[in-house]
Amino acid sequence: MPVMTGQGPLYVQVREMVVQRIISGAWQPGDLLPSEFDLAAEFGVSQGTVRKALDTLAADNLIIRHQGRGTFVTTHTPQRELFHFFHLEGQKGEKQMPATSRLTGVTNRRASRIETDRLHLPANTHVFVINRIRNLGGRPTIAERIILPARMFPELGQLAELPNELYQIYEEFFGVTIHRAVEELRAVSAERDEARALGVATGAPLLEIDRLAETVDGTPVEWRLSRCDTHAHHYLSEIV
Amino acid sequence: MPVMTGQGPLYVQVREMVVQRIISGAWQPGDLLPSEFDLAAEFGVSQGTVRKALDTLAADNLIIRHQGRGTFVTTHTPQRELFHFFHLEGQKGEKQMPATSRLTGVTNRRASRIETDRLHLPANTHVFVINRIRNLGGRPTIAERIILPARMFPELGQLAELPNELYQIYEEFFGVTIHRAVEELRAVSAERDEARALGVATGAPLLEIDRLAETVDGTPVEWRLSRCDTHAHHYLSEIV
DNA sequence: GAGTGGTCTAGACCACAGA
DNA sequence: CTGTGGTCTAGACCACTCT
Repeated sequence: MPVMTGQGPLYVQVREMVVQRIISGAWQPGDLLPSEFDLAAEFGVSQGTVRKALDTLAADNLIIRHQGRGTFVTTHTPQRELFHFFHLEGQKGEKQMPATSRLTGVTNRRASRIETDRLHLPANTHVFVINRIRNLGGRPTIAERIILPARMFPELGQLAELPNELYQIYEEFFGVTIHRAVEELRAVSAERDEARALGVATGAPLLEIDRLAETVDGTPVEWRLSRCDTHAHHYLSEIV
Repeated sequence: MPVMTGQGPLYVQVREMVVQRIISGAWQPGDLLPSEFDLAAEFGVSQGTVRKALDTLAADNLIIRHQGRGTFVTTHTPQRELFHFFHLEGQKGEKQMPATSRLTGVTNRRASRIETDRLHLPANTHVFVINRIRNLGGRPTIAERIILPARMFPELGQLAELPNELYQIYEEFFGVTIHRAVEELRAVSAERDEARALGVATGAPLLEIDRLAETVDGTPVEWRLSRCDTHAHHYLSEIV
């Protein structure tokens, strides 16, 4: 008698069981999963079926497999965030490290209408607002505003320091794992304040990146608006 | 005695045999491949090994599989080009069809230094230059310049009409199949001519998309510079 | 050496398309 | 009905990691 009783292919059902355990936190980022053989026994399917399920999860960056070591839930590292989630690079394709950032303010206030819309929050919710200037290649290049639901990031304001790459912080301190993001790009004119901060003329063209990032279960958790000086950098998009 | 004598996993060797046949033109876009069983017999491997090879090719959009019908070499359709290679969309995520374009010039001239660099051409090669204005939602939105090596596109100038989506033309008339592309995005200021053509003020911010497109074997064949009015549209980038 | 994922095989049955 | 790709199984061996 099979353990899986759902609909559709077995490997999809296995995949969804694994996803549920990751979402629920039973298996947390960095955790070692049971071996294919053990999972097969637990789910009552063959090892090949478990393998196919895990292969699709690895393709979606939910897990990472190491021959001889095992299968692990993906964790956010600064490297992964830089290479996977950060698409600005220099003219020769180099990603400058270390990039620094200057915090210009972290506030906790009532969310605006557009913020509750974008983050699917009820009205009158509170949000954290992070404003910062990010440096690339030693020069201020990105003026960034980040909106986070206060409920999901308790005591964010009490963190002493915020690194350039935030997703590891979300994961480690708040148990929020960013899984995917959608970015909308536009060309805009620099406002006076951001122009001054970036060292360009007011009205100069900036690349605006409007990013909405969500967790594995599809909940939007971060709205990030970045305005970038693209004189010495560009946004890279590979179409394969 | 195995037929495959190369290095590495068998399924990778099978994959590369198939890729070679597609590059060589032995299997052309739209062609039906032999069945998994036939390929397995020909290569002297099991059907499962062929399947794994074909699965990776399908993941890379080189082939497309239809249960009950067979496996086909991918072809360019306007739909595929629109959804896979064209990332501009309206504010609510809609891709307006039909989009039209107004040709402002097709010329054949000696390539500039930067053009030979980008397209890996020898000095003093000739290129076709296509200039056009593309309309989205009824308004001129993109000023585009396309550079093509004249040698690979003989008699391009004698085509009566050019559609909005060009990659099907490249494939059908010139046997050139675009497989992947790299886009670099920047914010720039509109020059006087393009500003007039797009109906914006000179100096208005435009999104510049610098695309280099290549064939399956990695040869760059098209350099495309698009400058887009992003008042009513944005470039969509999904990070998964 | 023990345990892991990676490859490969052979065979079974299912779902779908088309003659 | 035949042939195709899609799923699933059971078992073998290889490559790698760690103890």
